[in-house]
Amino acid sequence: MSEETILAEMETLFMALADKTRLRLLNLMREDEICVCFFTEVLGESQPKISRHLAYLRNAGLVSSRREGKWIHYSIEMPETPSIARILSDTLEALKDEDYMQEDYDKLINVCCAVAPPVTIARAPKPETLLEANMSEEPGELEPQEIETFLL
Amino acid sequence: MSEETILAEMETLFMALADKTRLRLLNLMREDEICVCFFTEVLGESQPKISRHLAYLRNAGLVSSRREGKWIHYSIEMPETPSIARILSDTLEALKDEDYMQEDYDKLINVCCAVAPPVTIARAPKPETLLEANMSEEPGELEPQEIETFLL
DNA sequence: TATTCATATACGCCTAAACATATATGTTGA
DNA sequence: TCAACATATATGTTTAGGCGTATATGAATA
Repeated sequence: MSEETILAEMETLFMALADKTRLRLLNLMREDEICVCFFTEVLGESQPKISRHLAYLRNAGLVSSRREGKWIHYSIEMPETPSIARILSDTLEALKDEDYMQEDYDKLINVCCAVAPPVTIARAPKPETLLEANMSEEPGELEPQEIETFLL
Repeated sequence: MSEETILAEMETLFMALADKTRLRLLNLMREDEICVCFFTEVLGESQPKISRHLAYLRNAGLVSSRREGKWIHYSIEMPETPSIARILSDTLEALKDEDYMQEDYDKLINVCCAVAPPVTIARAPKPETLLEANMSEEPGELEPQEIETFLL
């Protein structure tokens, strides 16, 4: 696994980080594992696109996935090499400080904790840390077409 | 200049870092500005290849160049955005700790401070900090065909 | 001014990877 | 067992970017 040189490891890391969509995905995973359906909902991108980028991150060893019934959760896998891990941590920190990334994260919280979430994620397993931290937040907007979803 | 979002800035940074040759170039520049001919000599890569990668780094805003007669020096340009600068600094630190990168750097010192340097860099302006720090090092090997060069 | 030297750029080729669209896989529930 | 659902993968197209080779540029020197 760690048979490769740090140079090659860094190249792999940076290739994985060199894409806006993947940076946004990592930003959403920064605190907890996240179910795929949340990614598509929050980023507003097509499901295959999200899935491909997640596969890329997995191949690069930056995330791992866990199946839970129909759903698959992705979470960040910290590199074992300390200097590499440091770069990734700093990257996540940098993302955290960016407005645009905070918007994504807020949307995740909103969608996740909404009383009447969008159909796509109505029954999806929600990230625990987010729920615990944001139970008191104002609920997501309750659109008419979502009510029937809510009733299920 | 800084009109772009940090997300775009990070993507640019990571694309620039996602190449072994460019990482090696940055590693050589970590302490001081370096003349192009040293890069080709130390890395053992073709001149156009080195030049193209340096141009890539320049376009990405990671390095700047300074002309001195026939020679052109490149040096690292630290990003103004602190979080981005941090990532770059950590990357340079990580490279510093890697054996393979130290070999490169040692070769730079050797070539730079050799009594009879290779023809290609015989009259090239040398990085001052390296000279000052390594004047007492053992000189580079003195190959027969290099002697005439030395005499010029 | 012509030549040499250091460096940059142009060109053609090839591969990685991005995208949208379509389809396959694996799980659940009827 | 079949349908619906969540996710992954295949396919075809397009583009960025890597490489080697050839050539252009710009400064120094003869």
